[in-house]
Amino acid sequence: MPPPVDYCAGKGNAATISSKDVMPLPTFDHHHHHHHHRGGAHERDQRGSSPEDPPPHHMTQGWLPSKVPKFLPAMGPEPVPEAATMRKARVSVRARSEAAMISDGCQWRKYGQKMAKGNPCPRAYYRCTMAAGCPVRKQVQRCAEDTTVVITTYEGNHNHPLPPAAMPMASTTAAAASMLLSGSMPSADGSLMAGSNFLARAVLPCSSNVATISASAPFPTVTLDLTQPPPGAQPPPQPQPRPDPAQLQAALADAARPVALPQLFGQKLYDPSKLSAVQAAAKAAPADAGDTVSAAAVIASDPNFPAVLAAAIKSYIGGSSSSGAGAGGSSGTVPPPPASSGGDSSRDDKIGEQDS
DNA sequence: CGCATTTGACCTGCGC
DNA sequence: GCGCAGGTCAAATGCG
Repeated sequence: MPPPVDYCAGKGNAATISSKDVMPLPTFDHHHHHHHHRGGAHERDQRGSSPEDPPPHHMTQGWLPSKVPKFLPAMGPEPVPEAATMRKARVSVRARSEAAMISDGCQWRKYGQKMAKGNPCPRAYYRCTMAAGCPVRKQVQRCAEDTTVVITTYEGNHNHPLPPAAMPMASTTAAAASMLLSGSMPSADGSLMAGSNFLARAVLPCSSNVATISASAPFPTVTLDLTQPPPGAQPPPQPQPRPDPAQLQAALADAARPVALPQLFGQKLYDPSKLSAVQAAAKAAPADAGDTVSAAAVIASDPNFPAVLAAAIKSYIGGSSSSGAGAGGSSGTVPPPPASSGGDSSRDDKIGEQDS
């Protein structure tokens, strides 16, 4: 039983959060309040029949904001914004590792485990414990076919400073997620492989890894495949094992370089108008075209995109080996203060958000 | 003694 | 309307 304060969100804050202040997430935050958080909490005491002694505030622990299921009417003075759509961006990283969990420099606490339907391997749920209230969560699961592959899915952005060791992963995921969010809901056309690749390269320009964006569901997901860099070859189901943590770290570090991207994306790369169009299109087309659709497609639809992106890539590839990271770093994980300039700050999320 | 993990129960959303 | 699958909580247990 972790201290109640564990999750800053608890108590008083909850209110704040629900309102929409959420936390000072720098880049893209997943403001989407968790859609369904449990109801178990309050229910729980009931279930437990308060054998012990139900604390006065039954939802103290709720690091989650109010458990408002987004459908519930009323409740807050503030109706759920944007239809509370869960624009959760997820970034999953596939990597070979013998370890149960790849080390990304962060501290995690396991809070649950479940068996997935078609996978003999259980899926574990972790929450970042480096800071109270950090909204970041991750799921770790081994690939059903190749158990040497660990699939780690990150969700959310850290709201606290990260140790250098954690930067690569954090930056990468933040960048990828940011990109996704900026792109807004992907439409369903699979013909954008080209665009997809483009995007992939954007994320991991230095490695031949593959980044796929899938829209199979409520939340868009970017998948970074770091299993191995086989140039121009589909990774066979049983490639050679590569139990090299260092390798992974290196790959991540590499991938992290593009931290500058998110910022670029965050800018007004896309006009709202354009975005609407895209969304409309997306709506028109049922997303059943497969789940590997890509936001890239959407993004690519903007004539300016290629140019901008290309420039960005060049820019950081060219001159950002390390120092660049610092600057970029801010984009991702660091909780930049108030950022006065924030004005525009903009939250890229805002862009994606507008719905109608 | 305190903390992290384990494990079973329950909730929510979605599909049939 | 019912059932399924995914996700989260929280009490209990084990370990350092």
